[in-house]
Amino acid sequence: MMKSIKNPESQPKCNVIGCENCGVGDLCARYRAETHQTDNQVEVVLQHYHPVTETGGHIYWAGDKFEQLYAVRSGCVKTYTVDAEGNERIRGFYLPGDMLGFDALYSDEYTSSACAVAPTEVCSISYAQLSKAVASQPHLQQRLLRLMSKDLATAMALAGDYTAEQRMAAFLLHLYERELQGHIGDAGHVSLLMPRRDIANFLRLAPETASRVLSRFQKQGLIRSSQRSLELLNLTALWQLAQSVGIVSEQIVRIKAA
Amino acid sequence: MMKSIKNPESQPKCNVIGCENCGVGDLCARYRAETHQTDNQVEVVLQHYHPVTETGGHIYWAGDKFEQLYAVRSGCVKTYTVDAEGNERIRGFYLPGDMLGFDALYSDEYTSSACAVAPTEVCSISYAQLSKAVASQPHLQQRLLRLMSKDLATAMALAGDYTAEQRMAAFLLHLYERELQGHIGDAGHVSLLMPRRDIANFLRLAPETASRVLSRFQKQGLIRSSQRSLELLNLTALWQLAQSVGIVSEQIVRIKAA
DNA sequence: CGGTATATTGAAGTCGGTCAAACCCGGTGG
DNA sequence: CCACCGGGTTTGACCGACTTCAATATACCG
Repeated sequence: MMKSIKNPESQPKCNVIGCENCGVGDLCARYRAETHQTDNQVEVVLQHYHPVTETGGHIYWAGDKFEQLYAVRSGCVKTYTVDAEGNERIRGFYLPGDMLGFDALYSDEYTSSACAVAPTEVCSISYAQLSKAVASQPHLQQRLLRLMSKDLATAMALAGDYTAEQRMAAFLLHLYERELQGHIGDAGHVSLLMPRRDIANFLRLAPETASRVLSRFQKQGLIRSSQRSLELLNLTALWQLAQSVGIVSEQIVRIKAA
Repeated sequence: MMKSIKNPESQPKCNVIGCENCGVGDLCARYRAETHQTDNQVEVVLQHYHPVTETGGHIYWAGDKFEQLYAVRSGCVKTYTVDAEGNERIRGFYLPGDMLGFDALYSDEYTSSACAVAPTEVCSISYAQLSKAVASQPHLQQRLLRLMSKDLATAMALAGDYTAEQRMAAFLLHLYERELQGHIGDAGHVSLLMPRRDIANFLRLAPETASRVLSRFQKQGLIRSSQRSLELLNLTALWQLAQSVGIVSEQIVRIKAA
């Protein structure tokens, strides 16, 4: 089922993150070696290896035994569940620098499936090793909790009953914010690696509605969109829409200069 | 701010849980003493003491420093946040035997406020003590994670875009399931300690819609409702509605006999 | 080039929200 | 004991946002 390709060079890398910007770079064996960090303050647990997964390939499936957490290095991963009626529900999108797999912490098996929506590279962390590291480095636990809380916060935010416009604006700005943080993509520009259908599903909208909202934004001069890449022309207006959803900081409107 | 009354006897206790049914009974100093559990396998961290909070009184406020987790002993607590526009959003209801306060784990302060929707008793757990216990008893961590995951699961489930009927059915059955688990309330019967307005808010519905749905259920013979207490007449039909929301097990329809 | 999947646009329908009025029930005071 | 409040709740009528269905347009890929 898992479409893994051993040779990373055979796949395009549209948005590789540098290890120095990775959220768990300091846990990464290779990166620490490269930068000559030989202190033993934190046990080294991350496997800096990049199995490449092509679009539609799975990192893990719901129900798989939980053994690894993953850090995205390039591309984009979606996690999703399938309900009793067979409807897919997208739980989240993960960009370079993000970690995924936390949902499995509770139950020893993944509760959602993870699937690449674009050619994607991931690094892996053995949870067994990480657990040991946590035992000896209690502050790591707080860090893991904080990473988890990101997922929780976006899930909670999205659970609110906001209009299609509010949710879309929040989604775009949130994506923008994260792409900037990972130093991928330029100011005022967002790459939509996932298809519209997936965006819509994530935002609990019909694909048509998502499309309509984007058209409306464009007509109002808030964005200029062309397929998988769009420009944010009026950050202030977008932020005013997204504001009450509560996942984007006001800072985002001022990054124009950066 | 906190309306605490020192004398428990002055307040009604409509749905007290027995310590033997409490989710953290084995962490409770007094219960362990009563049952002569003198082994030191788990450090004793729960303060078996019952500050009583009357309807509308707060256990904690969003932004308060995180020092305690709480276990509900009787009554019912809601947690909620207030968004930028001043709208209240109810995050969850906690019944006897449930624990609350986990949202603060991430950030050292509570991210939501907790408020009694009925006369309520809570026991408290010092998080500092609990942390120590976790360090020496790693399996406790897994247990805490599992407790947290309950909140997560219901939040996630509710985030889906289900119809008003599906959500209400899931809510009623979920409540029913939890009341049975805590051995409070009878088979086929659910106590709604919270006002309709709060139920509606939690389910992301207008109060009017919530009311209409219940009326419809009654007209269809699924329930008989009178104020704060209602009977579930057709568990099968309710479950079929709730099914795809995914927070109630199919078992619930068979407990009729119990 | 065609052929397929994805995106967009339009028209009609539906669910839930909003506004307004009636109702019910516990509490108060005559 | 009963009249009178006042909140929460219920019910009805209307409206608007999103969905659904259908058609068209556009991109992608051999």
